[in-house]
Amino acid sequence: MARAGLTTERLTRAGAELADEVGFDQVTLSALARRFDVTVASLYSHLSNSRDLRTRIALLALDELAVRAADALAGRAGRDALAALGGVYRDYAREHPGRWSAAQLRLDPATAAASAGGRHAELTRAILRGYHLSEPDQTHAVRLLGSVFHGYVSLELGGGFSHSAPDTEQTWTRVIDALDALLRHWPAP
Amino acid sequence: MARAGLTTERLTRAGAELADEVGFDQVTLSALARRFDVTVASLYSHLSNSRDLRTRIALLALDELAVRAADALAGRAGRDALAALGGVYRDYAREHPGRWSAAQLRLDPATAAASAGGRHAELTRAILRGYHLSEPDQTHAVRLLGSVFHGYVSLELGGGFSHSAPDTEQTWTRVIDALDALLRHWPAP
DNA sequence: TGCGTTTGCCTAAAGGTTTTAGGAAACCTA
DNA sequence: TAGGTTTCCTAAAACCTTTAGGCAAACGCA
Repeated sequence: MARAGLTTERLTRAGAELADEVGFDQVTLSALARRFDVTVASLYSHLSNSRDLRTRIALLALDELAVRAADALAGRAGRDALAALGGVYRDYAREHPGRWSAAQLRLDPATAAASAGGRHAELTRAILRGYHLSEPDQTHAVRLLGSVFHGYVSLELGGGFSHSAPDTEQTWTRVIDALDALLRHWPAP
Repeated sequence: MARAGLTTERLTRAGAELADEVGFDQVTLSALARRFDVTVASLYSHLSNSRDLRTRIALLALDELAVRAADALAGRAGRDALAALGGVYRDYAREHPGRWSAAQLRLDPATAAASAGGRHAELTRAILRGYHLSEPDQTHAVRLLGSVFHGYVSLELGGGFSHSAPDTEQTWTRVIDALDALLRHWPAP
């Protein structure tokens, strides 16, 4: 019987596609096996279990996001950089809703430490250099920006903003304006 | 055989407790049946399926949150109200992580419209009356606050802020300060 | 209080997902 | 090309979901 050419890599990528198509929590080893026309047991040579698959998809998503973010931030600063970074998250979530969900997966500390999560914080910190905040305010601001981007994208994608004017596009630019203003006039304790 | 006294209500509440104990995505009809010492099939007299259970837990959580929020906001305004509302989300998520996850469940539009979601937006809007924002800025601000609270709580709960000083308690008060300052000096377009 | 009806919970069964164990064919390397 | 390793398979057990059909307890009404 001919080999299917399975690989942890290929399985992870296919899992990510599957997530975007049917939703991250519908990603199943069975569905993945079907996609490769292979029995489920065969997957266990490349993945230790179904949690392993989900973790790998999450790490893939975090990495893709970090790459896009680094790309988008090149040569930008200030409000421009803010809009670029937020736009990366927003666009990615719309293009790849399943991967976006995957990126929210709770990782155990060791895995999280090895993930691209730190790069995200670093990129955010890079933006803040343009706003001349010193520690610990810079860390506070990193966390605030992370919260806003994460929260906004999740709520928008989940339909939390629908059914009401004005449209989210306007809100988005105004939110960026507001963050820019806030960082330029960061309040003293 | 004696009846177990099952009710959609009781099952939903038990499901919520289960979610807090083992995680929302580990909530299963089997586990619920076990908890009541009843066969799984018996649950189908009170719940149409497992998705139904999850939806009900989500609605319960949204409602509990809205009740707590309304309570906390009574008699407060400005920064005080901001801190109170955010605190409600934060405390709820820590006390009831499973319910908090449930509250993030994507609801179909009809269910979402009948949920307590609208009350949350209304409560946020009430806070903003103290900041004298006019439409459409008020809506933008409602969405921003929703994003920050949702994002902050999710990231903090997911460990996104751990492994780094300063502690999240400090960041939290500085984030509230920042939001207060931002709303008092909301930038013109 | 007795009787019919409704309801609550049951057994049974089918179908899907996860995981492990063990075997055979394909691939690589010396 | 012989040996060892890797890849994929069959088989089987365990668990979750859902539907169908049945019996007895609880309810409602005369």
